[in-house]
Amino acid sequence: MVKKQLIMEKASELFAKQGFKSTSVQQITEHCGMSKGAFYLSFNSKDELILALIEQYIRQATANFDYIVNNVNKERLLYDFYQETYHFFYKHANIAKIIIRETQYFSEELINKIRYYDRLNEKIIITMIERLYGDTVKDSKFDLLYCIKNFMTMYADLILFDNMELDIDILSRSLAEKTNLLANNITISFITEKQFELLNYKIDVEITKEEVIDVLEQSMEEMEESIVKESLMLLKQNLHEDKFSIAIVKGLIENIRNHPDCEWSTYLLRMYYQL
Amino acid sequence: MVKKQLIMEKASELFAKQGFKSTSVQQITEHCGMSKGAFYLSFNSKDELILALIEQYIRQATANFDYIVNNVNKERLLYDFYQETYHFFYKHANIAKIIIRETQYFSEELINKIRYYDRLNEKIIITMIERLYGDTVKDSKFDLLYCIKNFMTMYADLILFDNMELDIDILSRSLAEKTNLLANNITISFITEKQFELLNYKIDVEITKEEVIDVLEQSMEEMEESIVKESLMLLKQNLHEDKFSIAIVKGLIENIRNHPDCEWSTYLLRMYYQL
DNA sequence: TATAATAATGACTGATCGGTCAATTGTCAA
DNA sequence: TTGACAATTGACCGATCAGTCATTATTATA
Repeated sequence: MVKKQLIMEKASELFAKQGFKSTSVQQITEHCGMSKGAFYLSFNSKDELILALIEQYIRQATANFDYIVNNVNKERLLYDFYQETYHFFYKHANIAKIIIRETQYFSEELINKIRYYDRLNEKIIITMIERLYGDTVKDSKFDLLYCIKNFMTMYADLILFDNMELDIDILSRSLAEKTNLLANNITISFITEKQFELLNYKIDVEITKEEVIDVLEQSMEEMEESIVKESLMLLKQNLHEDKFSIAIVKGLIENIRNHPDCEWSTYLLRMYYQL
Repeated sequence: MVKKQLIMEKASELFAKQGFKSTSVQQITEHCGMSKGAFYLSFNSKDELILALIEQYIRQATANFDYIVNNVNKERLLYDFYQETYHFFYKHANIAKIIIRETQYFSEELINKIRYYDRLNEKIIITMIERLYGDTVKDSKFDLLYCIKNFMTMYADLILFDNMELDIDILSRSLAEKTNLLANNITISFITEKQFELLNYKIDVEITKEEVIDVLEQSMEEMEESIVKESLMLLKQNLHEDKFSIAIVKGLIENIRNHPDCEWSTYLLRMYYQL
């Protein structure tokens, strides 16, 4: 629905400027040129709107990072990873601002969602670390995870709140160098695996069949008939019946991979089938 | 005034738990066991309260860091610096939470105040970097600054929002190692001095005589007669007339240095007289 | 004890908010 | 052109909030 997208765009602008709590539904609808009532035809509440905004953002980021970590060759990997990070900040500055500064006012449900996605992201970063450095970072793996997560947000303030134009090429190269320096030389580890897993921080996230089916159905909604839609339907069918070979499944996933509404479906399917 | 401190304490608890916007003045006064009207005898508005809370926090942090950077020997410096950082988080977790997550809802005035203090802090960190590494980090100085600032908040979430008990000794040692590693090996610098100063980020902060006098007067308020109070009065007098030698001034500053209400005065005086 | 001065109270105001719903407008098939 | 249906509106509701101020309680003073 176009209406929904319009609201999400205008709302993210206002939220970023004034904060979630300080932006009224009235204001949002005024900026959209519609009445207040119309808002509640697209969303059941203000909370549902912020949830949709944030979920869209995090899902896309996660899917992008996962693709890079699993497909870019080792020499370019760190560079591409940081480049994607900061490009994403520029592209989605408004929503990034909200997530960074407003978690206080989110519902319990939304906070748990964010936590869930954060763990998926940590899993992806750990995969990257293992691909790049293997066993040599066995002890410092989780220290590195925290460093990388911090490098990712290190200059975010400059982009988001100072509107600085950063040279993302040099930035990515310098962060890649820093990461390599630390990975190859750390001797004192702070976060051990035990500690990491101990405190509710388990990195293993189960992806259930029902969850995947749910997201596939969401992707199919409002999509015109096409190869992509048919692939989605077949993939959904296979989750129910499991009749296709893994090669067919993989091919079907390739079909949907580049469709803008299928990023999250692609990611979940790849996780589910462990491709 | 005791009342004011009580309000600040209870309010910081509630703000940290529910957020600034979601905590009503009514709630605060209920937690203090007083009426709503009584609140407005201590503060003119809710904004004045948050300003007082944050200013107290940042001033104390800045004064502490400044002392460490200028007085601890080079071998222990980084370790002590990070230790102080994380001890401070534990001690003032409530206010730290507010500052990290709520800047959206602060007034323009308060945001500018925070920016001002942030620059003082950057100045202190740069001083530390120069003391530790001298000319060898000429080009990467500002990159290091950002790294250190990030190391300082790297594990803050674990303390503030996950209530984890961290081993600050190992933590400080591991962060000191990381800092040294980067300082001694960085070849690609991202933030140049030019760039740093270009964008309204001038690190030089003027401290005016009037500002110092103001803060001295604040420190004197509600202080019983004592050597400390007399020293404060003499220091204030000297700012007006400038009749004491620098040795006397330094001695007077030593007198007030350890009084809990004089941390900020001490810092400003030391900056003003360049001691 | 009487009186003045000060401290503390909480009902009240006006404004804003998220969300609802009866009324209005727009659409389109017959 | 009509009438049935769907989309859209905005006045309205109950709730909450920051801040005020006439009133009351407490303390100091004479």
